[in-house]
Amino acid sequence: MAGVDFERDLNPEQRAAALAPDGPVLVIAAAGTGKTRTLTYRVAHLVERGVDPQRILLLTFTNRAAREMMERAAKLVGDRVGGIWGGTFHHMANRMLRRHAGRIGWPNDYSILDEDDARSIVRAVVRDLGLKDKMFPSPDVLLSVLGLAVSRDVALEDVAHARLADSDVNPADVVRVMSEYAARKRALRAMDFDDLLVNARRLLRECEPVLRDYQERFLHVLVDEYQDTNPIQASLVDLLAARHGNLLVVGDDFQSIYSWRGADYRHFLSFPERYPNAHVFKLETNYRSLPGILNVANECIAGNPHQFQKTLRAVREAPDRPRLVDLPDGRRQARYVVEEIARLIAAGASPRDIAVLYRSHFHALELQLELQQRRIPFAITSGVRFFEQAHVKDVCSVLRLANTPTDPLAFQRLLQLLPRVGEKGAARIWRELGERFNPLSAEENRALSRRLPEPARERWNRIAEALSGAPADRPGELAGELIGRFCDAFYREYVSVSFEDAERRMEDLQALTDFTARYATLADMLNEVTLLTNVDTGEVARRGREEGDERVLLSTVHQAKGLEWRVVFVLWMAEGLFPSGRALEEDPAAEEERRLFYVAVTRARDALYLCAPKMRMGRDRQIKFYSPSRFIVEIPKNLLQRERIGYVY
DNA sequence: GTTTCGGTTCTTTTT
DNA sequence: GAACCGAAAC
Repeated sequence: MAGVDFERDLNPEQRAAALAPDGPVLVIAAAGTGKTRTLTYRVAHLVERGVDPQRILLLTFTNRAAREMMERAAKLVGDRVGGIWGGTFHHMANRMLRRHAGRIGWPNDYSILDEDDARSIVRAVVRDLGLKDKMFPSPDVLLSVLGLAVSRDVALEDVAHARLADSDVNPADVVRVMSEYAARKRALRAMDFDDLLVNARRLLRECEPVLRDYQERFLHVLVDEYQDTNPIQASLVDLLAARHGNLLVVGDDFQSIYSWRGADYRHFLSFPERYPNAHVFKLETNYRSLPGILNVANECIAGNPHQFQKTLRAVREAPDRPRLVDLPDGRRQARYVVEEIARLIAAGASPRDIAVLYRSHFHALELQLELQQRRIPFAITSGVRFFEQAHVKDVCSVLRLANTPTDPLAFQRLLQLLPRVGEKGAARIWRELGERFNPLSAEENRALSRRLPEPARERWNRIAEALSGAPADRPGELAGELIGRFCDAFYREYVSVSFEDAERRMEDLQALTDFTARYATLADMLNEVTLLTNVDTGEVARRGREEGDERVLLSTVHQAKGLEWRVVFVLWMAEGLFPSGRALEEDPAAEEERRLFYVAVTRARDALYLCAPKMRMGRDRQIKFYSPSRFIVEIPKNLLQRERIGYVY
């Protein structure tokens, strides 16, 4: 091995952090200062020093971030890094629980509920407990109350009380719903996202030998985006690092944007108090953005007190200032952005160098239409995750059932695709079959067929026949085969009569088939599918792959975290939209929204456009007027280049 | 009693 | 565009 050249590849700030001595380390890394690079070199340094990669734990915000870091580290020190445990907190928790769930009284083959599943279960609980009422909180609200209680580590009653104070909802009813929800999850052998974290922590707390094992194993624990960890995640980290004490956390309190999910950047701020012997490093030299952009970033975040003071120092030079674009409405905004993108592309820019960011998914609707019309290729990190789309879940339920014949949710979902079979019927048949069903068994298929209503029977027989021919002896091909057979026998037809955009959905299923080929077995794939984000699955979700990577990206600011582009547009810089009106109710000073804006601004390398339309057609075709976002009003005028578009009538 | 269908309502951020 | 509700259809 040639050895890694830390002198050449890192600046002094980065080098100090990457080569930090053992023990607790806090790296305060402002946006664009080479945080990922530093973390990657830290990993390389550890491996080069002889640390067995299997004894390194690397926790990141998306699975893709972990993979990228490991790939880059592999270039430096070779393939050994493949042994590192890397991924999200949920990913790690899942990995531990698949092994040891038995220790806390759970089966190892539990399934993972996505948000949609969780919502339906809660809805059913509310109905069955007779609490259904216009004035009773919706499943969404109930789940967010529960989620906040769990992730902030406080009693459900207290959160329910605080959150529902101005309604006459009895917090005790909320507690009843939630304990019934927990009971049903148990019966379904299913955990939701929070359960993964909670149960992993329970495992470590209650199971001394397991805890000791992992503590011994993880010689080094590295955590990225530490400012967005919630109390459970922080305590998991503390537990795992307690034995060796080699805990390195990296983050930026300015970029903390997940408090609504229980994250608390004060964990980050208080790290030196909790680990008094911690070494603290600051990265402030920004390599990413032109100074005009950084001025705007520094200026906007100055509105937030109580944070580690950092000022981004630019190394790049250029006279250009970010543009503030005044527009009359959303249509003109869409047209302006598309024209500007077309101009950039004509001038030689690649579409993949361009991103359009916004606060909420629906802010991008008009732009999507306009891009389509102008035939500019774009990808969108839509609100619905790839693996949460109805058609993908339908097909995955076949795979799940083939893998785990005791999976009640998969069975009931699959059955409800058949005519004249609904919620009740599916549940009844599941009970009658003894709460298990293997779609690959001819005998069990006959038993099922007998219980189906007439119109469903014929279709099921076709499905059963197709599935039974799948090559059970070649696990690598099984998933792809099952998908193909299921589509041919039934699902293609179902999609074409059920969905308007049938063609697009079938393309997704092709992408799903390709995706399964990455995994050695069905079980391996199903194991992590629910935990993959859209950022993780970017390659899967990409539709009509003929244009390859040459696409403009449309994304929420949240999903753009950690990424960067040459040119960034930010849409709807209007009071009530960005900052969002809902967020302002909770936090009138808009501190978190301001950090979100800071994240948006610092994604841009060369050019930044802030678009501020004046009005919007709301519901019921009423025109609503908006004043410009406080975030742009606060910026000194001379830092922006102002443009007015579309006022010449 | 269940399932299906059609009309109406409302859009924050995500593992 | 999907989630919810009430009414019609099985």
